Amino acid sequence: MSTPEDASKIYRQYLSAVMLHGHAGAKACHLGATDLYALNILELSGAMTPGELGTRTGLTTGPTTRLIDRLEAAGYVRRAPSPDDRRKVIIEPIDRPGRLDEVLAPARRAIGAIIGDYSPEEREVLFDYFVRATRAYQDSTENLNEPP
Amino acid sequence: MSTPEDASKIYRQYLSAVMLHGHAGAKACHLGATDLYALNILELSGAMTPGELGTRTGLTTGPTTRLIDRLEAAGYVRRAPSPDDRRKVIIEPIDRPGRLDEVLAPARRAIGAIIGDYSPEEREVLFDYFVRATRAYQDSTENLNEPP
DNA sequence: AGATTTATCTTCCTTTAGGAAGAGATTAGA
DNA sequence: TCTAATCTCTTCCTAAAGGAAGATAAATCT
Repeated sequence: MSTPEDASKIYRQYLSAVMLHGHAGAKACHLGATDLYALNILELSGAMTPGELGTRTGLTTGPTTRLIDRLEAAGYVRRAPSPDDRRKVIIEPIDRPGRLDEVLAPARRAIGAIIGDYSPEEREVLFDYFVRATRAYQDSTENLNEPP
Repeated sequence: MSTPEDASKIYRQYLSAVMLHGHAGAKACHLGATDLYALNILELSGAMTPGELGTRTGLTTGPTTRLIDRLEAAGYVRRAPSPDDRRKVIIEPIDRPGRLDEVLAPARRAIGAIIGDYSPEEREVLFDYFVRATRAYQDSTENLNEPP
């Protein structure tokens, strides 16, 4: 990992591995692509209304309702009434969604072990990177979603 | 990032941000979920036959052929004849697929800038992690795909 | 209060992706 | 050599997801 091309390749393969694992996990739970997408949005941004979720996923209202139906039936989210506006509904992700959590657990354990191998100072570096990369990816994603 | 729960949450959000960005990029290129999945497989494992790609994606032969048709039409892969077996075809990813690369470029630049901010020693830690995490995710993905 | 806007949901229709079965070509094996 | 197995592709059918339009209920504004 000396030349920039090596670094780029390593990073691209790392991203591919992350994506493939996510897809494989979703498939193992019989979750469609959009369902996984929505769950990631909820993981990242917390509870929100169907309207907002529809906007973020790029779906119209009809499919959004059924997306939420699927997630609710599978036990990943819950519909709660909004306290301040009775037209609204709040989609709350459920803390530890059994099936998906179970499927992703082995990878989490493996990554936990890897991270645990580093010194506290090195872990600081890693988590600093995680936080900053999260923001960078969020910003880039917003820019991708705006244009259309 | 002091308690383990914080660390776990940071990491989960990081993963979600990565996944969301991948999905958004694919959507911006009008790529379906399976298409993105297949491209990630090719990125990670290099050229392979339709049969192997079908196995890896979990598709039967019919849909696999059309998956490759879509990717080829969009300019992401190329069909090459196999030199040793004339029944076989080799699906080669195209080095720099224009559209997708262009869409992902802003994020790559942002991440490159973040990584460039660290000291060489810190970068060593990051890339060591990337390499090890890649293997861990690959292994976990294989285990997820085997059972069924 | 009445009209307008907002938010979710329902229904119907279209599109697309995936499975099943089989054809054509090539290789491997008896 | 002739049969069986392998690999890709084609065709037809089914199923699932998304768009469009409208219904219902509640909030907002005059």
